[in-house]
Parts: sequence; C-alpha cells; structure tokens
Amino acid sequence: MTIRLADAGDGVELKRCIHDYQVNCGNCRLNSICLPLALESDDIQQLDDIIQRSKPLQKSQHLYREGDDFQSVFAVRSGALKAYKTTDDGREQVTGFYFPGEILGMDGISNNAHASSAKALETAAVCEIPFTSLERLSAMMPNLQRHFFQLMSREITEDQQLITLLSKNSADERVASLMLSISTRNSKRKLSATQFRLPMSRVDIGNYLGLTVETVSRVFSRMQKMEILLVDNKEIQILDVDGLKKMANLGV
Amino acid sequence: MTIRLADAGDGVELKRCIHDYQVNCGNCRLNSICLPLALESDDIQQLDDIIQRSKPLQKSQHLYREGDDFQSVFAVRSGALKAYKTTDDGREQVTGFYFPGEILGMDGISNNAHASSAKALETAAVCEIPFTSLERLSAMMPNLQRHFFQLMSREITEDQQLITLLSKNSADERVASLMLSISTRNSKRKLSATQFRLPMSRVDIGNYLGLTVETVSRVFSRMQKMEILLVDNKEIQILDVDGLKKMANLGV
DNA sequence: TCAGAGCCTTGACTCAAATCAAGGTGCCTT
DNA sequence: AAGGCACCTTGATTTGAGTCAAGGCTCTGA
Repeated sequence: MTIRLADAGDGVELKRCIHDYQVNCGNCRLNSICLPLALESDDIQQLDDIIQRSKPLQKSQHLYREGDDFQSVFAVRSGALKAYKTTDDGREQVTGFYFPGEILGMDGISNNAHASSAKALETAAVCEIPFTSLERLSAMMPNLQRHFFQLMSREITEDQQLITLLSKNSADERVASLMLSISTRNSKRKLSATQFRLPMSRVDIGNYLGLTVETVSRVFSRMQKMEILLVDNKEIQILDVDGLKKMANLGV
Repeated sequence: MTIRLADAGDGVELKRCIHDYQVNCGNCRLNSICLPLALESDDIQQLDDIIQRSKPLQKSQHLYREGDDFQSVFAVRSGALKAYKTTDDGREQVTGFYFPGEILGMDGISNNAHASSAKALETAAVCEIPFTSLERLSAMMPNLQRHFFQLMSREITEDQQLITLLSKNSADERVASLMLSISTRNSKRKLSATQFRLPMSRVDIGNYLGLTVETVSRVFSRMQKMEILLVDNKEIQILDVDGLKKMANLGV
C-alpha cells in the first residue's frame, strides 16, 4: 500500500538470466523438499527443461500480484516470500510465508488469475514452473500428477491448520506455533532448528496470526522472560523446545 | 465426542445401493456446479462409469473420519455435510459446510489419509469418486485434469477467505458473511437466495466462525432487531440484502 | 400428551487482546 | 556522523467477545 521503493521493474516479466548458475533439478539440494518423487532421471530432465530460473528478486519486490494472469507456479530457491491478499476495505491479510523448497502460486489455478500477491521479504530466487507445461507433463507422468495433487492437498491441510489456530488459540499459542513451524521447516532444509533469523517483520507476523504488532511484541517479551526464547530483534534462539511446544498447546 | 446415537454402522464401507435411482452425471441437475466442463458426452460416460452412488447417510452419520485411509473424494448429491478436525486437545474445529454439487475429501490426498472427518448434518446422498480411477482418467482427459486442479485451487482460495474472515472481522461480519455465502450457493443451485433452512446448529456455526454459541445467537438477535434477517430457529429469511452486505463489510 | 434432552436465547460479569500513546532502537542515506 | 524513518517495545485504558448462569423452546419417543 505504502512502500513502493524497490518496486520499479518488478513482477510478471521475469527474464531468464544468461549468467545463471548451472542449477538444475537433478543437482538442486532442495529437490528432496520440492520433488520427493520416484522420478526417473529422464523424467527429472524433462521437468528441468520446462523450469525457468530467473534473476533474484530484491527485498519487497513482487513476484506476482493479486489479479495478474496466472501462468506459472513458483518454487522458492533462496530467501523468503510472503503471500497476501488485500481485503475489500483495503487492509492486508498475510496468507503464508514461503521458504526455500516450498511452492507458491497454486491459488491462481482456479480462476486463471492470481488470488493473492507474493512479495519478497528479503533477496530471493525462485524457479518458475509454467503451468501449461506442467499439466502436459503431468498427463504423461503419473508420479508427477500425483505429486502435484498432493502439493495442493497439502496447501489445503495447512490452511486448515491455520484456520484452527486463528479460531481456537490464544496469542501465546499462535506465536509459539509459528516459531515451531519455522523451526521444523528449517530443520527439513538441514538448517538449525533452534537458531534462525526471522525474514518477516512483527507487523507481518501479527497480520498472519490475526494479532496486532503490540500483542506479538508482548508475547515475544513474555517468552523471553520465561526463558523459552532468546529474542534479539529478528534473531531467534529457542532455549526450551518443550516449553515452546507446551506454550503452543498442540500436543507436546 | 458425545453424540453417538445414529452412529452405528456408519462410515467407510458404503455399499452400492441396488435400488438406486437411474441418476448419472449426464442427467444430474447438479452437473453444472460439479462438472462445469467442456466434456464430450463420451467423456462424461467414462466419468460416470467410475462414480459410485450409495445409500443415503442419516443425520450425524460419518462419511469418513480423520485418519481413515484415503480412497475417494465425494460430491454431495443432496442434503448437507460438515467437515471438521479434532484438535490435539480434543476440541472440534469445523472447517467447512458442503451443499449439493460441492466436492469434499480433497484434503486427504496429501497423506493418503483423510485430514478431517465428514458428518451428515441431515439426511444426505453423495457420489463417491475413487481417486485412483480419477487420476487415471485425468491423465487421459486434459479437461478433467484441469478441472480437478481448479477444484483444489478453489478450495485453497476459499480457505484463505475464511482465514481472512477469522483474523480480521468482527462477530457481526463473520455471521453476515456466512449467511451471504449460503445465500449465494443456494442461488447457484436455483434455490431461493433469500429464504432457506440452515442445516447446521448454532454450535457448528460458532465453531466454524471462531465464535461461541452465545455470540452467534446474539448476532442473529441483533440482525433481527435491525430488520436485516428474519430468524425463526433454523429458518432464515433475508429481508435486506444490502444491509446484510454492509454488515458483512466485504465491499457492498 | 407428556417428559426429557438437546438446542437456543438472554443477562450479568470477566478478561484477553485491541487501541491509544509515547519512547527507544537500529539502519539507511547523505 | 547525524538525521530521519521504519520498526519495535512498553504502559495505560478500553472493549468485544467469552464465560457463567438461568430459563425457554422444540422435537422425539413412550
């Protein structure tokens, strides 16, 4: 709404970068998250052929905007993004955070237009997967079709988790759950589960969890006082995982 | 949790009913909702062949339960169902209501197990669509594959709507939005948009919207006093659609 | 026709999180 | 090195929805 600094030539028209690294799906260290598939190497090659790797996005640049024509889904290669919708009365609702190996953009399929916007929280690189090619390939490769159905289904179950969190849990429980979620996703990427830097602001966290900034801040302070977390601005260290799980109240 | 009356021989083992009506996808009056597809009549025949129509479910019978093996998705033929999850601390979270023509069960694909339970709110009939057959057919029929991707994507965008509602809107706005949603879905089925019977209890409504029964009841009373709705137990009449839209606060 | 159970409504009170307000911190830009 | 701005924290106060409590309605089954 307000910040439009690094927002100049952003968005849809990602150009293939000539000086790209020789990354491909076969050697990408994220493929266990992104493609946990029994694909033949020949199949991986075919998939690799349709995937486009583009220039990194700068912080606060858009990958796509609500209402843009839907062409592709995207896999995060590095950095982090947030997805958000603008409500009819102009407020913003953050619907998800996306870390390396995770797929975003699937909400655009139903109407052939993106149902939310996606913005880089820090410098980020993505793989673009043109949807029509993916459809064509899926029809030929049952494993890939199955995988993509599963990805979408996972998005549904995750949204349902969030719905439950928002409708049943206290501020403490919501923030604790998010910290646990980030911790788990980090460890899937072989990063520290107990120490990390939050790529998003307190405002984004509050927005995602249906809380105000002030409340989020107070919860962090409380967690620090209880010696569950060590919070230094965006640097988080989890001191007491069990305490955090208990606070999240999602079955220790 | 508590009510287990009509819950005897329910669930997974739906048997094909011998005395079934001669319903098929070609003549089903819901096919414009369920299958808004450019399918050849030959294609529809193939789809029809894999679909199983079974004995109606009685009120409060389960169609499937959280954790059950995932085999099929289901289309509602008549009646209404609710989907819900049981949280780790034993509470229930209603994740959706399903009316004729709508599809449920897609959240089970990701883990090959149903992620939620589905229960009839009143006597209800469903079409069962075995997922492996659907996958096989999808690979052969690009339109069907596309349609199913779109269905799942729609479920995602709808969940995101609910997330926004829960995290940004007041009790009044939530209840008003639900009434509008039911009204819209009714008119898609050529039923009255202004007069209908709610198949679910106040408890279910509250649970779905993240509110207590008392709050839901108070909102209905308030709407009645404002002459927006006429509420007689489960019978609802919308007197002032614009007023309702304004109350929902989702862009009149 | 009546009893009972579950469901719905209403009122009084409480409380968790929002709002309002102010001040601190860190980072970018020049 | 300093100014400015966005971001974060903390405190005081307000408020919308939850909780507790009680009574009414409605449908079912004997």
